Amino acid sequence: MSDINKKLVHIFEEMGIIYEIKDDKYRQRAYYNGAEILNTMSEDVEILYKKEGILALVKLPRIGRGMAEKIEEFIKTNHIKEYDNLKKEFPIKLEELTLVEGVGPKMIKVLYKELNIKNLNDLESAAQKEKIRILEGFGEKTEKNILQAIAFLRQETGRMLLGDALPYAREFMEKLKKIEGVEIVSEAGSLRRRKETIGDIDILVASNKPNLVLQKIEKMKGVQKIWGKGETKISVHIEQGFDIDVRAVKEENYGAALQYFTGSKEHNIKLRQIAIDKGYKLNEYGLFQIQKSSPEANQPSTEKLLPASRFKSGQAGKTQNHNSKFKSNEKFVAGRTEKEIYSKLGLEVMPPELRENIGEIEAAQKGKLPKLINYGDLKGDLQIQTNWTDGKNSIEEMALAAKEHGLEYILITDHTKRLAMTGGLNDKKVLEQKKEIEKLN
DNA sequence: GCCGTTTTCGGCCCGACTGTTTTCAGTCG
Ligand SMILES: Nc1nc2c(ncn2[C@H]2C[C@H](O)[C@@H](COP(=O)(O)OP(=O)(O)OP(=O)(O)O)O2)c(=O)[nH]1
Ligand SMILES: [Mg+2]
Ligand SMILES: [Mg+2]
Repeated sequence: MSDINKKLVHIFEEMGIIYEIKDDKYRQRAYYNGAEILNTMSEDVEILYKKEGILALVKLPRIGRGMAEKIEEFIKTNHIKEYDNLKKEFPIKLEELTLVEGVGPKMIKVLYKELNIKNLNDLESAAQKEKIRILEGFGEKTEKNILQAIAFLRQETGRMLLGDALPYAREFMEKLKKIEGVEIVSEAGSLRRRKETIGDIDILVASNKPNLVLQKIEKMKGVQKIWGKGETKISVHIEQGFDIDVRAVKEENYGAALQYFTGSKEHNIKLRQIAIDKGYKLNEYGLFQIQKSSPEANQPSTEKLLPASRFKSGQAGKTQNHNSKFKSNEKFVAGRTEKEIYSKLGLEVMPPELRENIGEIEAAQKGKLPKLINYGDLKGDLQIQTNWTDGKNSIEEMALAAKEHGLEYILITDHTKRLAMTGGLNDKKVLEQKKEIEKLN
C-alpha cells in the first residue's frame, strides 16, 4: 500500500474512534468505511487525485465530498485541520489502545479523563498499580483482562497470509468433524472470501449438539485464552499466535449463519438493508417476514420509541433464544441455504470472493455477476524450471503434474549458462533438452 | 459523513457475550 494511503487510513480510523467517543456513531461508521476503502484499494490516492482530480475521489465507494476534500487537504498541506483539532482534544494513541481486546472508545475516554492514560504503556502500568478497578463502571475482572490482553497483544505478529491460514484451518476443521453431533463444518469470514491476509480463522459448524462442540474446543490442546464462550459461539487464542472464532448453529439456520459469518460486514449491512426495504428482517438465523399490525403484536407504538434490540432482550428477561421461537409477528421464510436467502431478496448467489459491497450486490440484482477465474480455467503454465537446472522435478514429472491439473501446455524455461550458479544450460545442453521434450511429447 | 428507479433529507444491521449496571452499556462478530 502507498505511504499516503496508509497515513490516511490511520487518520480516518482515529477520527472514527473519536467520533464514537463523542457518541456520533454514524460519523464513526462513515470514517471507518472510508478508511476501509483506502485500505483495500490498489491505487495510490495521490496519483489518482493528481491524474483525475477530486471527482475521482468522490466516485470511490463510501467516499463523498467530506472525505474527498480532506484527502485533498492532506495531499496539499500534509495536514487535516479537523483531525488536528480532534487530536488536541484527545491526544491519545487510539489505534494501539483499541487493539487491546475488550478496550473500545468509551473505555478509552474514561481512562484518559480519569487517569490520563494516553498509550499502551500508560494503560499497562495503571492496571498493574490497580488504579483501574476503582473507576466507576470498571472492576477487578476488567483490570485483569486488560493485563492479559496486553500480554497477548505484545506477542502478536499481525495478519496471517492466506497460504498459512488455509492449511491450518483445514486441519482444525477435520478435528471438528469428528465431534459427536456435527453435521457440517465450513470456512467463514475472510478465509472463505479468500482475502490475501486473514485476521482470524472463522469456522461455522452445524450440529445438533452445539454446546458439545464449544466445550470440546475450549478443552483443546493449544488453546491459551478463551476470549468468550456462550451458547452459540466461542472465541479463542491459540499457541500459534492467532485467534479462532467458531459459531455453532442448528442445521435449519445453517445457510443464514453461513451468509452472516462469511460477510463481509459491509456486504451484510447492505444485504440487511435490502431485506428491510422489502419488508423482511435478516439475521444469522434466517430471513423473516415482518407481519404488519398483527393483533397480538407487542404494542408496536411503544416499540418504536425504544432502542429495538434492548427492548427485545428486555422482553425475554435475558438473551433472546432464536433456536426455540421467534417473535409472533415474524415469519421464518428462508435460512437453510444461502441460495434461499439471496433468491428471496432478488439476488443471484455470488462467490464469497466478491462479497465486499463494492458493486457485487447491484450486479447480482441485475443478474450481471462477473465470472471469476477458476483453477480449471488455467490453460497452461509459461514458466517452469526442471531438474535440468535448479528445479526439483524432471520434465516428465512436471508434464504429468500439469496434465493432472488440467493444463493443456507448459513452457520449459530452464536457465541458460549466464546463470552459472543455478547450473545454467549451455548451447549443447539446450539442444539435448529439446530432444528430451520432443521424445516425451 | 454517506447515499438515493419509491428519497437530495432522513435514515443508517442485528445479535452474542461480559461485567458490574440492578436493568444495561460496551465491545465484538
Ligand atoms: N452483520 C454483521 N456481521 C458482522 C459484523 N462484524 C462481523 N460480521 C460478520 C462478517 C464477517 O466477515 C464475519 C467474521 O468477522 P471478522 O471480524 O472475523 O471479519 P473478517 O473475517 O471478515 O475479517 P478478518 O480477516 O477477520 O479481519 O462476521 C457486523 O458488525 N455486522
Ligand atoms: Mg475473521
Ligand atoms: Mg472473527
